[in-house]
Amino acid sequence: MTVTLADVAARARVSPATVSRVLNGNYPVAASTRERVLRAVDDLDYVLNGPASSLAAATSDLVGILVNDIADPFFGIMAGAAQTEIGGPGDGSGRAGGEKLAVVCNTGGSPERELTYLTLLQRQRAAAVVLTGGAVEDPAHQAAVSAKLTKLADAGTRVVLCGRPPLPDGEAVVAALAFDNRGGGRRLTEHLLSLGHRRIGYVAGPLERTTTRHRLEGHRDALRAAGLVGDEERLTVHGPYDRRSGYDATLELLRREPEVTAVVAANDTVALGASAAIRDRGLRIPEDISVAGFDDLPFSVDAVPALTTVRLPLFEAGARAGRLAMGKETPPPGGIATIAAELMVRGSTAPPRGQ
Amino acid sequence: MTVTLADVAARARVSPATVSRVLNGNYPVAASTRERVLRAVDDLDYVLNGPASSLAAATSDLVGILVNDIADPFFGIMAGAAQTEIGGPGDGSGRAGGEKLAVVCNTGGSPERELTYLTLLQRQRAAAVVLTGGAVEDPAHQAAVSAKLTKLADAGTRVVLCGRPPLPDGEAVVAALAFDNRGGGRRLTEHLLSLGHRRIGYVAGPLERTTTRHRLEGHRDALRAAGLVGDEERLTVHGPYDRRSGYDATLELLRREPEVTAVVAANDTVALGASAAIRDRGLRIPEDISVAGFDDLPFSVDAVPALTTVRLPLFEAGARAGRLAMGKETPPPGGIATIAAELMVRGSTAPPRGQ
DNA sequence: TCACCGATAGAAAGCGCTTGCTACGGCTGT
DNA sequence: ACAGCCGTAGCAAGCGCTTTCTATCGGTGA
Repeated sequence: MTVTLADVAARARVSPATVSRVLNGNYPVAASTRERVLRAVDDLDYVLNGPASSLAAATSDLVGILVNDIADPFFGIMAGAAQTEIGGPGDGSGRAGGEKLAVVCNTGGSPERELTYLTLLQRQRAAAVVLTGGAVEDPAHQAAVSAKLTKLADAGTRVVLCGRPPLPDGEAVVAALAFDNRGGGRRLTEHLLSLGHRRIGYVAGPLERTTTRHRLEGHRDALRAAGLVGDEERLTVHGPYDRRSGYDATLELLRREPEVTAVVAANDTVALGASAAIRDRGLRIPEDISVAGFDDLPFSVDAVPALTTVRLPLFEAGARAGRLAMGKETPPPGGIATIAAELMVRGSTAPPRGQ
Repeated sequence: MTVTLADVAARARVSPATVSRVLNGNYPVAASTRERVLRAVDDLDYVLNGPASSLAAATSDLVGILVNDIADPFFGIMAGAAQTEIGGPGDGSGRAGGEKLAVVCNTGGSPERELTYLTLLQRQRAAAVVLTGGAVEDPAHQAAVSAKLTKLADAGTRVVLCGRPPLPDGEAVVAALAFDNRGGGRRLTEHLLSLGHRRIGYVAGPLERTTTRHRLEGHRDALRAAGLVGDEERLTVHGPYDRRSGYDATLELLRREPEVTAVVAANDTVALGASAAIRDRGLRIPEDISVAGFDDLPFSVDAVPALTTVRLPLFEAGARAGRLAMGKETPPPGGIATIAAELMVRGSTAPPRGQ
């Protein structure tokens, strides 16, 4: 039915071994022979059998990119950038060589799915795995992931973390690119404080996520440095990283403390929901309440007023992770790099009323 | 080094065949034997060799989802929904059975990459392939894709189109779910016409894309029905589906025709850019110029003013495509279903000045 | 002129798993 | 009590490719 290597060999009047070598280009083959083989491949419309090839060679060209939420541009941008570097199809490399199949796997933020995907990729003997975004902080799960990654690494899979903190024992991992969520969070709140805000609400991400915790810690570091302590818990509401959650949490925040003059959101999407809630309550941004986000997604600059936020170089980080996964770039010293977060001050933040 | 089936068999004191059957659950095995095998699997931390399994069984559990732009929520939402249905990890099905590895492949809108991904998936003997979003209209490329899909289908891969028009000869495909872009585009422009707009600019998507063409055709159908002809070309600017393009194109539009009273954008992201351009020119939305988008992405309702747009049930469509790909749902009659687009009238459109 | 060498090509042994077929008991039915 | 079955388990033949080792052949240097 399907065309096999042997068929091509027969048509080109060479041995299967020779066809394999032409296709892989890792062994000298006379130009004339090569040409004959290539023509046979074309004539027969031959497509390599991936599983057979992977089995025999004990390697595969699969590269997995794990994301928490594929519908969120935060991950889409990183994954897209990584995929570009990994090349996959169309990297101009022609038929031979480093043609990897970069695929993104959506865990939906679920630890079990993350683990299952890792197992599946392990089954496939993936060439590399890139884990993006914050990790769940449950110790059992972290241990399970670490163990899995170690096994993957032992089997020759290159593991890269992007936008995720390094593993406790970073041995298994080629490199970890961590965003400076804490520093970004701190600078954002410092900005608000410097404008004169004292009652700042915080719409945080889900509990038990490193990203959530780090951003929140930065925020509280700034508060503490300004001598504002005691109210943090009351002025913090947790929820998922989505618009709806931002809306609801902000309403809750305004109920708890109507005198709030600024709302910091876990990310830009949440900030959008927060803004909507504020407006629905008949308040103006930034005159009545300032709003700030995190990530600087593409739509944030188009919000009205434009959203003050913390820019994360998602594309650059994703691209770098992709290169690292391909071994095209040397890992940072110690395998760990912290990626700076830049405060973007825009129209959604201003001094509080009466300042 | 790595643990193989034979190792497990030895430890459980059975034959490799029995282990395989326990793992696949497709052959009667005595309960006591099964248990012994399962324990051995656990003890040894055995992970199936995917390539070997795929080779022997001549099938694989890979399901590919092709998207044009993974950073665009339009695709992210569909892909996420499809992935959920395909189950992949964590569908609660336990270890055995229909555990598929759903992966999304980012073509970046490039025909070559699309083809290469298809080939790669063919190599891997993918169980199913879902193509999302508009197709490139180049005849040569369409023929190539058709041929490829036919070959995939012949090899037993289930092919599903989601948000993409059916193939000329739909035989190769399990099902095609097409959005009613034309109808949506028409209704959107009819809405604007009914408000009294007569000079309507159109920021279209890239040329040679089915989505672009269908939406534009709907728009022009409405204009024609209203007797407005002759100015379409001048009032249409093409560009990619991104914010930047919307911004630039709108500036160009305002240059060509300062008297424009409404701008229809190719999609919501473009509409955001268009809005920014309009505001930067010192004009108000919707008082001076109405703006409308397409897709109803999550952020559109939070735009200020909220964006009038055409809602596409992206999640539902993606989920259905996923089910179709898994054979969990019977295809629509003829394998073709048109998915309705619903006009969402919001604050960004209003009667033109002086009406 | 002859042993030797470099450049190519082929033979064949797997890679780890699936599965058709066979083998073996203990039961059932008559 | 014996043929025939059902329920299980094992044997062994591949699946299609890669790769090591071997064979061949036309030069080359002494």
